Amino acid sequence: MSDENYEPATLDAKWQKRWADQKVFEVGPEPKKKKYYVLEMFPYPSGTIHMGHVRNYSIGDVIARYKKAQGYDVLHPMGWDAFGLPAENAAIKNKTHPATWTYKNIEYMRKQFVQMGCLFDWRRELATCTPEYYRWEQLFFIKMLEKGLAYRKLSTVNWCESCNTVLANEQVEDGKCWRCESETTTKELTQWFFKVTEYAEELLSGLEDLKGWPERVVSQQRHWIGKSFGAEAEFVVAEGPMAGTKIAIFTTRPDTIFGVTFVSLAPEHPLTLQLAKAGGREKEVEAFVEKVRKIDKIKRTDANFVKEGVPLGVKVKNPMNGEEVPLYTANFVLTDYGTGAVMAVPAHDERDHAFALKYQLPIREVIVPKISQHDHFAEQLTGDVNEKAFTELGVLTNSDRFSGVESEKAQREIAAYLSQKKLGGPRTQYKLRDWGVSRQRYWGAPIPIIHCNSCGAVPVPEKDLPVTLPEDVEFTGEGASPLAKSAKFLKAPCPKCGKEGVRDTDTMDTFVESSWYYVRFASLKRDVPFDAEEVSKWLPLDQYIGGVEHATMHCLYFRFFHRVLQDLGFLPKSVGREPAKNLLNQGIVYKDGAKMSKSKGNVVDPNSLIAKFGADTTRMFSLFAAPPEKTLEWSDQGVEGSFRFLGRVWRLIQPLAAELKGVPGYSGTHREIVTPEIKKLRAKAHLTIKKVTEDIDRDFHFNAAIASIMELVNEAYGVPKEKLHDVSARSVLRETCEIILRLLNPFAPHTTEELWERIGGAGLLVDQPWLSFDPHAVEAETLTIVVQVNGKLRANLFVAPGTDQKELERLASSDAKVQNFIAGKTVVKTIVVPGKLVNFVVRD
RNA sequence: GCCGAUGUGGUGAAAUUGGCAGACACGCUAGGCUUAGGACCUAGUGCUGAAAAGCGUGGGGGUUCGAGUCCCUCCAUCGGCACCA
Repeated sequence: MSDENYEPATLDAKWQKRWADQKVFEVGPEPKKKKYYVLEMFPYPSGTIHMGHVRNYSIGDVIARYKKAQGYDVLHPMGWDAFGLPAENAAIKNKTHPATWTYKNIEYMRKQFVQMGCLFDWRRELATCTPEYYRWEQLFFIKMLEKGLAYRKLSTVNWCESCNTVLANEQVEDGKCWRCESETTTKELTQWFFKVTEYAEELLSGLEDLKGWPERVVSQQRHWIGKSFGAEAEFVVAEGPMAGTKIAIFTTRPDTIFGVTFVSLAPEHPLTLQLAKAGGREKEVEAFVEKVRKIDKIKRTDANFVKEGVPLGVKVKNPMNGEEVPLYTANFVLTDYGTGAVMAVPAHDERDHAFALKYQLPIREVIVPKISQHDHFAEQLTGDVNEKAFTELGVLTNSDRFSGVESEKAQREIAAYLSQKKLGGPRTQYKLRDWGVSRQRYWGAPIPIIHCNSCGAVPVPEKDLPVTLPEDVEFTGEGASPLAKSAKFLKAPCPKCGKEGVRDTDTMDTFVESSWYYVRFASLKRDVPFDAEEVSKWLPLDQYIGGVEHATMHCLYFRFFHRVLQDLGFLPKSVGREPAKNLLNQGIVYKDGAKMSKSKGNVVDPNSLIAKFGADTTRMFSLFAAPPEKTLEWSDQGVEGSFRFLGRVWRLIQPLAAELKGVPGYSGTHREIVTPEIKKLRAKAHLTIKKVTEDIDRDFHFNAAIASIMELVNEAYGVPKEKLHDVSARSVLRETCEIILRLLNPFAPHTTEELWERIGGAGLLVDQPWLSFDPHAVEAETLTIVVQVNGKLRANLFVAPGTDQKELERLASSDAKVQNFIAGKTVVKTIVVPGKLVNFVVRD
């Protein structure tokens, strides 16, 4: 009879339908009980789900089901990060519209998530590519503009001359265009930026509160923000037509300022060309700047990039000693960091050292190692700065009245001096840069701006939102953004003066959409960005789950956006400054020692797994093979193992189902059970409740939790059939089966629902509360005491709980095995850990 | 180079606070059941050793009655960032 066999395919369909019909995971606008908001980072609708998705959403679904059982109102929504480059590439390739491709993928992937048994509140589903979503983003943009949090400036992009188009970093392969394979170059464009730097300090200090975030993510963000202390100093042009021009430099080592032998400007620095003209070196410098510009961004930031530069023919004055040093432009100086100009101290900086050697510039030692009197290796510490830069802190020398002062002190004093002389002063510097959000693409949220010849960049009025994407567009991959080719889209009257203007043809970075979707999910009202009441009930996220690759970019941007939304008044203050209390970064899925990826050809298709083994096996394997945060090594045999286990559960409970149907769970006291095997089974069952609950509560150690359920199942298999005849034995068996099913349900929901129904369980198992354990059942009747001699295990004692120390010592020392090791020796010390261990320390 | 993480059987991994290392599973071995089985059930399985016993958590050192766990040091692997002045 097929009804008796374990057939996952039929079960999957049956229960998925029941859950959907009963709207198991729909929660109202307000939680009635304590709330729990769990969210997996929403997927990009790339076509089909992969094993990384399976892992990510299995983890989330288990947490959602577990917390629901624990009595929370659980918000567990799902949506689609639907804008992005792949859709546009697919459109170019297949001559279709990105929307067609995207919506088709969403349809398919939604079905796949359902087939995995993942439960979401589908009423809250959203796709970021719909106007009803991105209209609010356009509103945020306008408000940010008003607050000065969005602004325009020149920025460099990758450019393909032959396609006449902008390229994303990922469209540049080895310095060549992905489509036509011609060499790429760079181009300066005016682009929109979000002022993340305004929040640098807060984003940094906020990290302190993220106790529930992995340490490595916190540390990566700290480095990304990159706060450093130093000084700004003004070097003034000494002579020529531009004499008196101030050049501000930033340095983290003001203590080395007396060692400056030249100053370098970034090639893109606004003064570079002007000063070169003044110095009569226009031609050389122009050629150099042009050369640097030709090299694409990726290559230029390569570590092995050769350090080069040219003199501008101008001298600048050191603010500390008035010394005149030559001014250079150098390719390793970055325009985006600090002031775009650096003072060069070859003796104490490796890059400057290399540069000085190449162009035969002087090297002047101004820092010597701090030598303590007891340091016999002092001579070895003092290297020759002509050979190698000495980059550590030390004591100043050749530094006028600062000679002999220690570096740290000198840094403060020199900065203070600069500040007093109004030639600079102490500065705090961040590596964090403002977020460039303009993308020269079609498939994104249009930037709601109209450019007018007389009024400039004018925001689209709120009542005219959304600015929707035009449909009459062809996708060729060449030329300007498709938005610029749509006449209907492009032309619009200026909202200020009414004259004909031109719309901004850029769209926003897709990271903008993913910076606020978690807020949108929390609001069922859709005619406002979000309903303050609803949102304040659900936020912040109790648990956020996603790949570690988002540790900096996404996880920083959404922390930024959360604050911005609050400061713009869209989000109530009551939800707190941080969007997510806890973050879980799940590990990558590996196969054959490499990350699963299409290009490596080592992918496993979840579809075929679900078809062959069912959703539960697929979920179980991805949760059992490794703890969530670790790399998951794929193993076909491991999948078989999970399937075998579920079959074992089936074969344990299914044959008993009819018999157990009318039987109540055990209700007597634990002590009353007379059959030792049955007593042991019940003890194990309750111990398992304890263990599984603790394992899940402790960083979601699902693998350990599943292992203990396996132990319980093994224990149940071991009970001899003939012991099950009396009434209380059957009640314990019933109770045990219920425990197995309830504990296993979050991991293998379909199989357990079916068995629950078959043993006559009431309602849906997913709606049943989590179990608490009977403390009497968990209490051990005999304790195992470890007996050690000199820390080595020699015997086990089995004693009643509460046996006193003296008695333990007596029993332990009289044990025959222990006697072998202590007889004829002196017991120096005896350590007794009550309930655990006795250790004899002996000497010959 | 910097930052972070991880090193435990043939394999994936367990081990809340320092207290029986290797739970659970895969694989392997043997047996049972079976016409057959890559199904299922049972038992065994860290290494050396006939045994007694000894050795075992990347290497070395330390603290401790006792260390996978704490401290120092070195090595390896992985991930992220990388001309940041």
